[in-house]
Amino acid sequence: MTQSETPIAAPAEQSGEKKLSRIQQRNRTRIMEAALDVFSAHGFRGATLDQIAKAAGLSKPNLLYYFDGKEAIHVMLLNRLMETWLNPLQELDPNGDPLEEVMGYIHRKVQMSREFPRESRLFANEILQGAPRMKPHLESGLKPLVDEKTALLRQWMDEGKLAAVDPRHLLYSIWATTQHYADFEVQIDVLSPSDEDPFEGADAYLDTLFRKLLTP
Amino acid sequence: MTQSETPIAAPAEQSGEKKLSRIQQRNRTRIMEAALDVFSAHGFRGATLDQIAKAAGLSKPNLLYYFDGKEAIHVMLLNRLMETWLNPLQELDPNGDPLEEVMGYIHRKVQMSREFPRESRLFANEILQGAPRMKPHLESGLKPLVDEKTALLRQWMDEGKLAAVDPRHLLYSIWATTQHYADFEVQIDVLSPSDEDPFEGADAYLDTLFRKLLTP
DNA sequence: TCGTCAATTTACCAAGTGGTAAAAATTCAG
DNA sequence: CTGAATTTTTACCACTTGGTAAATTGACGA
Repeated sequence: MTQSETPIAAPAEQSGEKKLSRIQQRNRTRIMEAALDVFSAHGFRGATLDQIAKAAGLSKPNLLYYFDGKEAIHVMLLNRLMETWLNPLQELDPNGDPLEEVMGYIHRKVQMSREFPRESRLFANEILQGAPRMKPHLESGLKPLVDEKTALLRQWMDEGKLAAVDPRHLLYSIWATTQHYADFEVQIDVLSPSDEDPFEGADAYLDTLFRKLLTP
Repeated sequence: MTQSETPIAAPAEQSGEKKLSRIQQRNRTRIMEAALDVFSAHGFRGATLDQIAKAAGLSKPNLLYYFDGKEAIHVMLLNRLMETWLNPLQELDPNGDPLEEVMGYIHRKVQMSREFPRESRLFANEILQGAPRMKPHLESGLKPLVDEKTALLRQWMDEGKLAAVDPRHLLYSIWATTQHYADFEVQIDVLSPSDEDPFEGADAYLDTLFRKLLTP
């Protein structure tokens, strides 16, 4: 039986998910890990199945036994990423203290850049090259959430709880400044004094920056 | 005579530069234009010589008559980019009004994102993927300039002309926020209301953001 | 107008790449 | 222990891609 005929194909987030054997679970995880490494470092076209297979400790045909192809691996990574990525924004609580909610969001984003730089770069690579495989996701996943949260921000501003600025550009600047530390890490490392952790400084600096902006 | 033996190879920025024939001038320019298009959209490995040749209106062998190879074209683009890119920061004038100098720098950067999005993305692609062909340039070109300008910023802060913040992170946040509009253009376009120009809003928003931060 | 050098085309490769078929090895329920 | 199903390997292949050799055409000054 060839893999193009097996019904195993569709994995995670399906209804039946527990059906994966121990060995399948292990190898799929390994592959996703390896693929994240390679894709985030070289982009989609820059990455090769051989690199991914090697990093996962499998042969290329074996790798293709688990996934339907290069594209399928990439798409699955992006799907998984989307959730992780939207999470911090979703947690913006309408009932919390406005300023502290936004500041909390910022700190969470800094932390994500520090803990998941590969994910950040995977995302950046995809967007930078026109989001050929992610545009639909942006429309259906990100857009509604951003619309919802910008409305919330605008409300807070109308109530005088936050200084009035364009909420969309506020979000853009939060994303830009926080993700910059992961996406442009090489540059940061060249420019930053080697005796200090850029993320420490980033957290403090961004706190000042956005607090000054948003304090009514 | 094959092109691997012709002495024509080494182009621009050499001592003898006027020696290029009209036809050479024209084709080299076309190639650089085409290469900028393709490299900025797909990254180094994602770009193909065929794409570049087609975009330049030349055959692939003909293209390789003008440049020594894919890498050579990319390197030349990066070299040319470096100057353009450092320019705005260099113009930060020690004798000008501190706050207005920094704000001017920010506006120049926004304008560059708007006018040269391809250059911004070319740079972002290179850095994102570990700057394999640009690390030396960062060390030798960007680093000294940044050291010089951060010293200037620190001096202004010590004199009470600017609010005291970490000057390095200040630069990072300026780069991040301004280049974001070019590098993440696809995302911005998905999220922004179609009836307004993101760059207009960006310019106004970033003015507020950094003015609030830096006003003593 | 002719000869020479510059520019371009045609016809190729060798290596790398995504992917497949089928045999071999391994796992595991009964 | 055994046979069926799963997993892995071996041996490929078609296509793309960066690059080259050599012949052909075009430009242009003497």
